[in-house]
Amino acid sequence: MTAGAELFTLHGFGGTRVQKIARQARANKAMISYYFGGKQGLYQAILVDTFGAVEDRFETIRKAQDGADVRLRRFVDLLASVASQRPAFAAMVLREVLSGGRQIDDRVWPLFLSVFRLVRDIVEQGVREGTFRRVDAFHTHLGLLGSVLFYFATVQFRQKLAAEGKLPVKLPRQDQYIRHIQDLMIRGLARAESRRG
Amino acid sequence: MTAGAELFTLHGFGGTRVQKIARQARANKAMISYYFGGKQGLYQAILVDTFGAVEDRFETIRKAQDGADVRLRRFVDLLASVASQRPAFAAMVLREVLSGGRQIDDRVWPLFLSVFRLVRDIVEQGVREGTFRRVDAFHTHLGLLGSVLFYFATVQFRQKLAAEGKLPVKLPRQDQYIRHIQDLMIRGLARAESRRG
DNA sequence: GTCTATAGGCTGATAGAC
DNA sequence: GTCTATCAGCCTATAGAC
Repeated sequence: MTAGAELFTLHGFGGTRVQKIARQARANKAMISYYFGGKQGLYQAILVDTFGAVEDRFETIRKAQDGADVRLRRFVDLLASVASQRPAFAAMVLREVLSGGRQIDDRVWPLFLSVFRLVRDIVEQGVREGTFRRVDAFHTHLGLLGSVLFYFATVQFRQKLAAEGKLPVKLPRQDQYIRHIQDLMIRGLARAESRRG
Repeated sequence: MTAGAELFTLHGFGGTRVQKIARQARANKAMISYYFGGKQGLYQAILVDTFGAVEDRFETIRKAQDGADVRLRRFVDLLASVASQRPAFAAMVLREVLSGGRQIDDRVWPLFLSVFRLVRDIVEQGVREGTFRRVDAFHTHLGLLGSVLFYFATVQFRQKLAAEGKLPVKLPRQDQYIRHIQDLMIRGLARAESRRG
């Protein structure tokens, strides 16, 4: 399944050959049909497995009695943690939404929703507490996810460019990028009165 | 070429059938080989055409004698304008970087670079002027492009969800989202002293 | 320039031996 | 459960008629 995730990530569903997945997994082509019910079955199994990894970890953020800004930081940390532990995560989300979510069924869709709900809850909490401006939660959600997913989905691309000497700057470090996004969001969402120096 | 852009956007290179492009363009399959040199030739022609549309419009921003914040707003407007006029733009950029930029040749790569350079120039100008914090230009570039491209690449997905009644909120309006990102960036990058109420 | 017909290769799936 | 052999279908590219 790891092999499949890697190849689907890089070549997309249509561009990936079952033969190659089997070879890379040191398994037999026929076994993929046997265990997953064919190429599509495998793809969806990977989707469910990859996305399922996030859901569980939300509870920690929901339960903790933190301010909205701390919660937001934790959410970004969590997203980054999942995305860096599972290289396929960001790319699979993007590939799916680009394709109109054709393969997103009822096992996967609830996760998309719960990510949005968490962001919305954080934004609404921040507004209630007076630390955030009255921003739109969906706008905030889209902007935040875009920044984070784009970063992780393009890691390979940047590494390739760097290896070819085409990148005019140093490769960004993940922790520094995540910190940048967190600061940008907290400051960007902050109400004027509550801003620090 | 419009038909190709649309289908490549939605299904990716490997998932798109030349036959379908031909049918949708009311043309003949053989003509695609004749004019573009096959499927890959067509794909690259679309890539060059799509990306070329941005480069020209940068000059306006470069020439104008504006402050960094105004320049940043204009840059986001320009990106949004290109992306909404060419529905394939955001999706093709994302699909390419997801695939490790395999089809990005010397006709296309300079554009990627010049987008980054413009963002970097704006950030450095803001720091010089004292309106921006000392943020990393590459971080800023990645975060900004991620937010904007993600929004445009997911328009279809959201429309489909909305049509199925699965979206728990109203569809975001493009101008409002862009405004949100602009405000978020300007405020998020601003130095403490220069912030307004 | 345009189209039809076809070649030639590859793909995903599976029957059936072990 | 695992693997080999094979099939039927599909895909891109192109030769060649008009």
